[in-house]
Amino acid sequence: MARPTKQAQHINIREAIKEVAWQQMVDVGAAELSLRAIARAIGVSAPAIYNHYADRDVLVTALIIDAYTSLGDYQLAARDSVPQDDIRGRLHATGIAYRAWAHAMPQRYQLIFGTPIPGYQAPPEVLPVAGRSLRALVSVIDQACATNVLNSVAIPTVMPVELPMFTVWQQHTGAQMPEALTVAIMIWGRVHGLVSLEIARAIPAFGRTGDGLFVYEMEAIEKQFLVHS
Amino acid sequence: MARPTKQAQHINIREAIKEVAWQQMVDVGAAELSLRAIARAIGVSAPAIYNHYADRDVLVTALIIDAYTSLGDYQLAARDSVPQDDIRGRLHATGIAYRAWAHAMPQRYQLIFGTPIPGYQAPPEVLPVAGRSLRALVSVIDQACATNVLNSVAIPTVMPVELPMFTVWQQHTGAQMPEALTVAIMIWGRVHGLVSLEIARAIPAFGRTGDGLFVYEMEAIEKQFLVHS
DNA sequence: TTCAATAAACTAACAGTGTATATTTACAGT
DNA sequence: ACTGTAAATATACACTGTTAGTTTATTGAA
Repeated sequence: MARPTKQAQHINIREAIKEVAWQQMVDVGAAELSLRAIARAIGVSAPAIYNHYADRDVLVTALIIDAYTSLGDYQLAARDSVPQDDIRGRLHATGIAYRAWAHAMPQRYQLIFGTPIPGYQAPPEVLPVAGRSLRALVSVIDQACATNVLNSVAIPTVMPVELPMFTVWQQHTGAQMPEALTVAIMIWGRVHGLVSLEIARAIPAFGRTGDGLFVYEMEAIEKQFLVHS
Repeated sequence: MARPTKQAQHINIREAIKEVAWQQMVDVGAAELSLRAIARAIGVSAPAIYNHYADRDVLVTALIIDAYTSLGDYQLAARDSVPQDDIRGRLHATGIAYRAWAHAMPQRYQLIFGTPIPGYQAPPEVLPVAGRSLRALVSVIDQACATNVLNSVAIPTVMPVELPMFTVWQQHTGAQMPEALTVAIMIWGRVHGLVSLEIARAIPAFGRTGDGLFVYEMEAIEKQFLVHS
């Protein structure tokens, strides 16, 4: 038999493939992702995957897009759990959410920010959703800028050659002011640096609950970029 | 013939293997490193590699150790190019050197801080040399601490459970004061965060020469952690 | 000078990977 | 009822890391 009856098939195989892929990442790590193993787990031949994803990279891209979306949602929810006029609180919550998300699903984090897939190069279609994952942070900084509580003195401007890329980023992140995006990138770098070292288990845990260093960093960020009344 | 005459062999095959491996990383990226391709480039059968490295991971470990050593040397040299009493200058030079090294040899950087090798887990033997790569930064912070110009107010302490690991790190980095290591880790996180995003081409270049954001960050670091006279 | 031991190469093979090709078949629409 | 399409199939290819068994050049000792 070349094709089983419909009832034996998954309702939505595309989703099933991604689910199994995430499960595999949890089990054996993002680097060991294997099309054949996914097919085996679903109970289908390996080339059957190609009916739903053109090749491995397309599948990986779909996973990355999901991960970025999840990260973005997580941060937006965290931001909105704090009153709109509490800019400092919103900034803090967004940073904490970034770290919490990474610790809750390190495979997704590694998939986005590590380079676990040999030969994989992210295609341009992830750009919008990658930008969206910065929206929460950018919006807070933008609001700080608009209400005149942003300290971005002497912040550098983007290189002329990079201006097209920067403009695209501004659109996808929804940044009103260019310097808001620049500050967001700086904050992102700091948050990401610490979190990536934590995820890689390169640094020990600090404080009573393990997030001491990160909280210290968030407070330093707030002190540096928000004018304190 | 099962074994060629001695003159046809490399003088030091272990080194030749590593050289070819680095070349491959430059050519096709760290993720696509292949034992067979290395053997092919040297003009030798694939299993012959196993006479010199027990398996792929051992070779990768050797490469990582070399990379860490190179990174450590680079930063120590940068530190020593500035007079010993100029702590701020030494800190700045060390940070700039970290970034310069990463940009000069992104493959080495990716090998250490990315996770480009499927299934590879760094063995404990890289710990000393990884610690050594922090020595330059740690020594400057230590000196700042000793001369009472370090601002580490309210810096958190390591979790009790992590204290053994922290102590080992203190030894390998040569940290005199525990808080010096903690501050060094924080600074490392910030420098690493920005640099890793740059290397991944996740953020655009700023300023006239492309290092605007990084220089801005270094100055912020200096302002935060060094008491300004 | 002869001889055995060792180290380092070899070939062949195994299990795994992503992917291409050509084939078969269940289902939907006319 | 027939046909076109979509989705599965088996088979095959070129890779990968790794193991096993074999062969030989070189070295040190008798």
